Amino acid sequence: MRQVSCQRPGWAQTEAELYDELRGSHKSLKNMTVRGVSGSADGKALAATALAGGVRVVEHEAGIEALALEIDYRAIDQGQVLVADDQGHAVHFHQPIVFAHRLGQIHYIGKPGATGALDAETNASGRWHRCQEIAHAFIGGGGDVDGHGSTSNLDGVTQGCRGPGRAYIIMPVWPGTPQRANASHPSRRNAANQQEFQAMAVVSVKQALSGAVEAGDTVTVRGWVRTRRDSKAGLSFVNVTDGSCFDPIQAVVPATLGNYDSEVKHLTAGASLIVSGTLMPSQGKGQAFEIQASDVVVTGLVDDPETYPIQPKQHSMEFLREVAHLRPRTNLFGAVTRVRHTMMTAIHRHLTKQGFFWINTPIITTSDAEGAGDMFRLSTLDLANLPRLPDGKIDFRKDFFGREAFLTVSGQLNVEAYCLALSKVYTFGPTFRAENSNTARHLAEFWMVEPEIAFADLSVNADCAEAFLKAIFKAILDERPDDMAFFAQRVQSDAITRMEAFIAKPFERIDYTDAIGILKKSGEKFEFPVAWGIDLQTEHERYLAEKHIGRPVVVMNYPEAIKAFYMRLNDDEKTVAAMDVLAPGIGEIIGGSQREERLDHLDRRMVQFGLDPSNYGWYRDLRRYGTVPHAGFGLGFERLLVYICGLSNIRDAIPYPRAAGTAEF
RNA sequence: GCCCGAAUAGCUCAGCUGGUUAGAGCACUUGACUGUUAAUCAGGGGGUCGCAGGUUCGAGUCCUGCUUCGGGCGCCA
Repeated sequence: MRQVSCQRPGWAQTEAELYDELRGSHKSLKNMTVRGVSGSADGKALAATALAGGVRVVEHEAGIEALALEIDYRAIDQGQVLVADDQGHAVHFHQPIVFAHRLGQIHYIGKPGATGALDAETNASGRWHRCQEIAHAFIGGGGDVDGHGSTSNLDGVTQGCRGPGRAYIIMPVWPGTPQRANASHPSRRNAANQQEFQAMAVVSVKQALSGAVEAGDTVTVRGWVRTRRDSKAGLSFVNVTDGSCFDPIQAVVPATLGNYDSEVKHLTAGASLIVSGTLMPSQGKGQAFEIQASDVVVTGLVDDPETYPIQPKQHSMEFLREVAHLRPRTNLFGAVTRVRHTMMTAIHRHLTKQGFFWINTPIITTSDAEGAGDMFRLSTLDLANLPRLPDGKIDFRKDFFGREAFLTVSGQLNVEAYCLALSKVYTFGPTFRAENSNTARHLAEFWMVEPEIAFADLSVNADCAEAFLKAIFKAILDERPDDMAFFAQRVQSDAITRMEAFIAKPFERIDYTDAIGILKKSGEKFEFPVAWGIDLQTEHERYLAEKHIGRPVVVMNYPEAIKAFYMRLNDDEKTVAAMDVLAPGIGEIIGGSQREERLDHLDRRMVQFGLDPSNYGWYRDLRRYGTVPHAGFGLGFERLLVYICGLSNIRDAIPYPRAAGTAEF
């Protein structure tokens, strides 16, 4: 029996078509782990044939009228699974039921639009519950079978399964279905008699190394080769990584394996494989556990090992940027990626705990002056044939939105509206700037977090920013010690200690006016002269945070002329309630302000900055209807990630960097 | 956008004031050796010196233009 995903909907294929499809898919099938439970003599035969057909069945159970297969979720075409016998005869299951298993949860993925019928049919026969039991039995207890999930789960679950993940297909086997009729096929019976199946749990490298799996257990790990070392003692050592943690796991592959000379000896950096064997305490130094391999399935060799870009050595960051699709396979980018994820989740977790709601402000905006730089225009107009107004200007009424549209440069104005309803909110998403900035600190597409708090002044805002940064650092230190140790060892030696120092003490707070005084008295020679009214340059910020104070500092109350229109004018009428958090080694990491909640002041500042208040109707409404003091700040996500990881270029902090002149991949 | 620098093997680099057949380490491959740790040792293959033009008896090397990349500054997060 072979199993394939069917790209075409429906089941009305001729046997010839199906056979072609099966043969066409054979390559990928060979690379697939299938974990099956087959019931009855017939089902057992099916499972055995599956093995013969190149699809590995690693578990089966007798006496169950159902067949369960585990395949890589990517092979599933949303619940449409074809099973065929070794003659290419289609085995039709009325409806396969697909479970996705992740983090101990089993979710039901139905076939879109057909779940109702499925439930009714399977329930009526009682087999549905049997399927659930099987799922429990071989996925391992503790799982929660949601048997009545709706198709609305589908997207969420499949999305959640991108990355290491498993999907289970539980298929009721009805009496009289073709595969029963074919089950007496001689080849099947033979295969069934010849094969012994052993239970093997697919685990991540992280699970295998962390003690989540007991020594002596039989496990399967799947991943990519880092290095291979051969020993004439009759073994090869293959370091395998699957990205789940920093360390690779060492597989000890004995030369006695059938494919040792033909495949194992040809494994090079980057090759993909599935290793099954016994998890054992390592006899060698350098790792606590290793896998004594009893089976190695090579799923993909490296086409031309000599030109495979990722070698077990240090590469330049510039070179790795040119192979952005392969750089996540390096130690460094694996670590950056995991830290990035942890940082993302830590932000959501911290703010959620503080009572904030995540507001998904729009990416497309029609306000043409959000006050934060050049914007990317978004249009569906034919550039070669633009509609014109009588005066020759472009007629944007003919454009998609009926007016000019852009990609957002900030979610702040939009999130303020939700702040003045839900009190504590934040926006966190991609942000776009079309500035021609050619530096290591700028991206055209980056992520920004912008919390906004109602009934808050600048002081509360600063408190919030401080707690926010500390929570992120703490989460990284707690949750990514392996990756941080690597950064400290290979990238920046104080990567860990400076974060610990950051957390240890309260931030200093000074007024802008005092900061100017400090800079003037410093005796330092600055490239940009210091005077009240100037915006602080990077050199000034670094002096304050690194030399004068030696820890993070919040500079508050800047001259009104150099800050944005929405910032609240202080009583002195010379300064606004703006703040910048400056940190040693980074400079400005957070910028924020108390917002101008008084309509007359806001209007005045808009005019002062050359903005037409009539273009900000909805924003002004917020000051007309139940205005309150509120404040917020923004954090450039990648900039903080650069700092945490000790990177020198922001293009290495995002998977596929977009910057002026750069948008490959 | 402004200023500066770089481009030599799959990768990281050396190649002096122009001069025979352009080198090394890693990677790959072959062999030796080994419960190895980016293993070690020995042999081998691998290059239109970014592209186009120019100066010269002769250009990887000097000049001009272009392309790409990097560093600094500005704008900013």
